[in-house]
Amino acid sequence: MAGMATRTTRRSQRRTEALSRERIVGAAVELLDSAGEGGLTFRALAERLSTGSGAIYWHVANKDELLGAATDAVIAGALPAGPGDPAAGPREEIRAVALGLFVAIEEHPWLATQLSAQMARNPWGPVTPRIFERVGRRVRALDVPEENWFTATSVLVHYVLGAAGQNAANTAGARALGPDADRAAFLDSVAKAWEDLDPEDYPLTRAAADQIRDHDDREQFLAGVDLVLAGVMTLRPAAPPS
Amino acid sequence: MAGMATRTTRRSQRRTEALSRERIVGAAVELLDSAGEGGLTFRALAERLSTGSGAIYWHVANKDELLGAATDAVIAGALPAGPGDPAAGPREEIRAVALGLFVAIEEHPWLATQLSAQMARNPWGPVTPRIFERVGRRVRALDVPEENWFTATSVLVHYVLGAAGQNAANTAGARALGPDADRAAFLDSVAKAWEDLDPEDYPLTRAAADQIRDHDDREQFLAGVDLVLAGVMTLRPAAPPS
DNA sequence: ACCTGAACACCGTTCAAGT
DNA sequence: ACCTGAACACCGTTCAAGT
Repeated sequence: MAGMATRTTRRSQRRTEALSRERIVGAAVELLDSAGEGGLTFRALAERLSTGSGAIYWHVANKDELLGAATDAVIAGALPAGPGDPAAGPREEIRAVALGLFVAIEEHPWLATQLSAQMARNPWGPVTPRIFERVGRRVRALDVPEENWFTATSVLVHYVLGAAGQNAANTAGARALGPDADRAAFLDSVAKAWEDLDPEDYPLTRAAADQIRDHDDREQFLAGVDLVLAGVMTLRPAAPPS
Repeated sequence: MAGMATRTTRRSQRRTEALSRERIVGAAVELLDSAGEGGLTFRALAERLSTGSGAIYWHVANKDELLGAATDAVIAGALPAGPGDPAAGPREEIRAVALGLFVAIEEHPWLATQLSAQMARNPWGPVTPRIFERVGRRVRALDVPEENWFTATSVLVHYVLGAAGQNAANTAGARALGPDADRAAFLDSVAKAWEDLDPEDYPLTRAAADQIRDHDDREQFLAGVDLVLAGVMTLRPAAPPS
């Protein structure tokens, strides 16, 4: 019965430290990062916090609320408050915010699903306004007519979340291929599958297979952001000075 | 053995009819439509097909594959093959494809999550090429330089899926508010929550609350598509003739 | 007030056994 | 070849009982 342990993976911060919503959310983020969406379990969480699974319910209503709190905690850290860099123009600021979300999702792949879920079924929660405000303010600075703010911001946010999620999935897919496989190997396997499609039905996808093989992910991502920004600029009332 | 039945809610097509992958996928779609993502269960599916839950595994590897097959079946129906309407220009065709996806997701809200999941973690499956090809071909017809096809198509698809998912979630949210509540009531509750935000931190979100209240969903959606298209047009090599 | 941990009502998946 | 249905190893959530 004597635990022969002292494991190096300290799994209980300190069993005397009181449980709190904050500690629970922190442990949930760690679990999501290390074990993925399927790894977050009340039992695993309780073990990591060296408590009973029922105890968590004293601080958190249910798993949905826990996921929402974890999502908001990470986003709040990734999109800090404040007016950003005043030297950069709004376009550069938008690119920076977009890239910030891209990187956050790369570091926490579970964010992609959760952010979409939060914005979709819980738009009154803290996550949606946080992202909307951050992006929308910069869109306004672009001199877009007021009735177009919402459309422009929606397009930007949906694209950013979708593309960043795609990128994170590519990383995850590469890891799943094997520990030695890298991102290029994964994209290559996708390209091969596309090249095997029926030439009759999928000429364009076959032609695009090559492009997917060697592309820089961030560059591609930012090219998409620039495309949206180019569309946004066409909404401005008058021709801008050069 | 004489069934006294002939139930009006025919829940077993005919118990003598052999099980098949096609029947299973069809029943899965019905279950997803009527009971949502949480309603698709091997036990519920087995009951509906009047068979044992284990039998399903003879035709389908696991739940992921079943969800993928259900998603592909619906998308194949919503985006029929063929070159579309040759009379319309590529911009009109892109709007039509986008609206087709929008409507399909409105009718099958579980599609929003599943499409993103399929494109992200299963890009070699049938769903991704189907959508990509349909949209990409029209983008090419816009005379976009070849190296921009992928970016332009990605932006369009990510926006369409994100916005359509948001729309479907609004419909679902309204239903959840109560059987008598409509979409306007739901959006109003979101707007109210946004108006209660801290004016210091969320000036723009508060200002946008009003816009969310009375907006036509399809019109808003198509405005976003047009914004992306405007951005895509800027990629064309030369100034087009009027 | 906060925590424990057994118990409940579910899951997806497997597999010996049937036909 | 195809189907049955009990069994296994999980889940999220509840709740009497403890401190």
